[in-house]
Amino acid sequence: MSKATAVNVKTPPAETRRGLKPSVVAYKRERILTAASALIHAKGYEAATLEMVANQLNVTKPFLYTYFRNKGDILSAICEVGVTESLAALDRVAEVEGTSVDRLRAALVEVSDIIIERYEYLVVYQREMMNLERADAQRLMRLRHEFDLRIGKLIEACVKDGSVTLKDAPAMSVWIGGLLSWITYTYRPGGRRTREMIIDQVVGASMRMIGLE
Amino acid sequence: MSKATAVNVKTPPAETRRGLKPSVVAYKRERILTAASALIHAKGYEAATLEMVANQLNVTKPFLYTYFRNKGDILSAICEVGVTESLAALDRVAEVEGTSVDRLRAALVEVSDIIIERYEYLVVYQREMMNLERADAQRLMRLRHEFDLRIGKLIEACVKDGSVTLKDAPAMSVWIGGLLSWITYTYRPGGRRTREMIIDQVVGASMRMIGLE
DNA sequence: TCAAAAAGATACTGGACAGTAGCCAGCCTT
DNA sequence: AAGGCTGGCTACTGTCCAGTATCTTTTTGA
Repeated sequence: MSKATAVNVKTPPAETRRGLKPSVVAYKRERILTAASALIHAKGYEAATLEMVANQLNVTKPFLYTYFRNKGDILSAICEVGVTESLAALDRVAEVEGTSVDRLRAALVEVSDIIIERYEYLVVYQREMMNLERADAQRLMRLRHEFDLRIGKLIEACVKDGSVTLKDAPAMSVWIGGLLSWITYTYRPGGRRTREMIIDQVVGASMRMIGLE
Repeated sequence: MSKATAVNVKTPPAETRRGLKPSVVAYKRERILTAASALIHAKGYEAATLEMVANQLNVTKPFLYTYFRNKGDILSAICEVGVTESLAALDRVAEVEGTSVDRLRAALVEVSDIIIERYEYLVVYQREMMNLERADAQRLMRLRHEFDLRIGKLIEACVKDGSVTLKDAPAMSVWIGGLLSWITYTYRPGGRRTREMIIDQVVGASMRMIGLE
């Protein structure tokens, strides 16, 4: 998986006759989000001022306001990244050939990878979601719920074809979500535990939790 | 386990010849912490003002300053509750008769119960720890680390007497910690999932994770 | 019963920060 | 080369809140 330096919240739009403009705007938004999430991750949402974000980018505060409506809008954009990318990964995984267990494992690996890649975004999401406007928060909650449901579906498929016999295994999807979220507490870039170790441990633990392996 | 309405950060000191005073002070501190944690839980640390806390108790802001040095001191006291009580529970569990597996299970049940009981305190701890002074944060981190180590020890005992064969099972203590922390996301007072269901699920999931049951 | 001390309230300060009004520069167009 | 338009900056406002200086009331003890 790529070590992205900028956020691909949306894939850059194809260049139209309008020139580079749309993609330049998208790029600037990405740079702002990257700086903001690093700062919010380090200092917390309230303590991280927009002036600090601006300084880090060598621009000024009003500059930010031309790309985002207000501070909450920036937070909202940051929070969306993780869930959105994870749902996209589940879409990809649905196409994978093999057994239902293969698909479940592939899903866990993919999502773990995204969580580690988008480390700071995910921490901010977990910690600061409550600072969002009600509407944004609810949209995020729905996406999150959708995610749990789809993990549940993958488990159910394993139950249906007899790979998993644990009763009430789909209810474990919530706890798998917990394990996945916990990655942000165990992973430190450049820390003792490497990316591979962590993914191995999470996937292994999840599978055993629902009675596999 | 009792439905405590006030926080027993410390057990009330035995009445000395000094009368009720010391325990009255302790009681006031508890009431402040209860109100503050509820508010911080609902609104977040920065958004929860001391004036709101004071209003909730029908007192004034300077009143709070006679029982705590400053806002950070209140947060620090709140954050300590969960870890401190959990470590105390582990002390109690160490005395339990039975196999090493019995002791591990007892520990998980006890701690889960504390987490549910001290629900709001735990959420605040997880979310707002970063707002603490460096010294307080480090003290908390050490306590937390101590907790992980002691869960690790309990698992190790199960490995030693052959109850657990999973290789590197003690490394799973971190993930068990994750599962326990996740309780705060799955439990809602009066929600669909009851206290008993959640404890069953967490303990079961933890045991399977290290290859038991 | 009364003075001293403890407990708490009123009312203020100082600083920080989100958000905005209005100015300026450089680039594209004709 | 002139004029407008886009993108960005300087400088400001209004609000909010942690923390405190000082005055008032209640309790305590002799």
